[in-house]
Amino acid sequence: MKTTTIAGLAQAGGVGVETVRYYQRRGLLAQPPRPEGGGSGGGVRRYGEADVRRLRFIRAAQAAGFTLEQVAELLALDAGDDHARARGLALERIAALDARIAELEAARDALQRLAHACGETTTGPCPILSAFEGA
Amino acid sequence: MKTTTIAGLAQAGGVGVETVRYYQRRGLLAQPPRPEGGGSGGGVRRYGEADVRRLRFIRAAQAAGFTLEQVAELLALDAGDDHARARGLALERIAALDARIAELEAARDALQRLAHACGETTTGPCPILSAFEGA
DNA sequence: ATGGGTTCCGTACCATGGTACGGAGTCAAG
DNA sequence: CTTGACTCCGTACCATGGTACGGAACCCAT
Repeated sequence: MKTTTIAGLAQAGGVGVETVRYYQRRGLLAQPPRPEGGGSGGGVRRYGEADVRRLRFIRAAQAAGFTLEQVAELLALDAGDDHARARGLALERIAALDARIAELEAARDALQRLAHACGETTTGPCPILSAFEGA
Repeated sequence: MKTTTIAGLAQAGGVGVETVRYYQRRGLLAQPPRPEGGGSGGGVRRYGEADVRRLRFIRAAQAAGFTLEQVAELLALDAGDDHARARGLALERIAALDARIAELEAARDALQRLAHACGETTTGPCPILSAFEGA
């Protein structure tokens, strides 16, 4: 079982070390125990595959528009078996996602019109403001 | 020419009064002059159709993912005639939008899988974490 | 002309999601 | 066995996009 230090974990998750530490503070990632060294302080924490998967999940869920607080709930749910709650959160987010996707597509179209109008009319100002009329 | 006060403008734009004032501070919306009353202070500022259109544009551009700083640039561009710059910003944003839309659609599919899995397996925990595998 | 709801304005505060700093401890290589 | 990179930890700071507060001035209706 290959383990890494915090830098390896961060890299595997595509985030910075400080971000990993931030997630730990938020309770999204666990802090593995520091190996007992007997002396003052203790050793360096090590992370495994499970931590990497969890970190990647956090990023994916975030990309799906969940806040970190919601991600925390999802992770808690993953350990339990409250299917109804999990399903509810998922369906809720799907609806929000569908709305957001539609919004972004409308914006995309408006921008396409703007880019087109800019290319056509070579004199005077582009009516940028009007590109979003009715959007 | 019907004009309104700040509350009417805010309502027309679907935002709060404080938000309008915030946009003014950011330079996105102009502050019409206060009518000279001769006394100390002056009267109440009035807003017209143009202000409403501008405010709506700000919201639309924001929905398209532009930051307020970028919105400010767009508005400045609208007054000038730097078509290349305007077109550039639009195309840039379209690309970002396309990427984001794809991302949201992937997330949507992952959530759909999650919701489905939760509905099927009635015993034990849902593998929420795995719903985003490979996403 | 007086009261209640707005407006005006500066300034302060908030949530979210990080990012930076600094000193002490630890670890691996030379 | 020292040197340099990395870790640990608390605490402070940052950007974005607002939201709230509070006193003075203002406007409209009664």
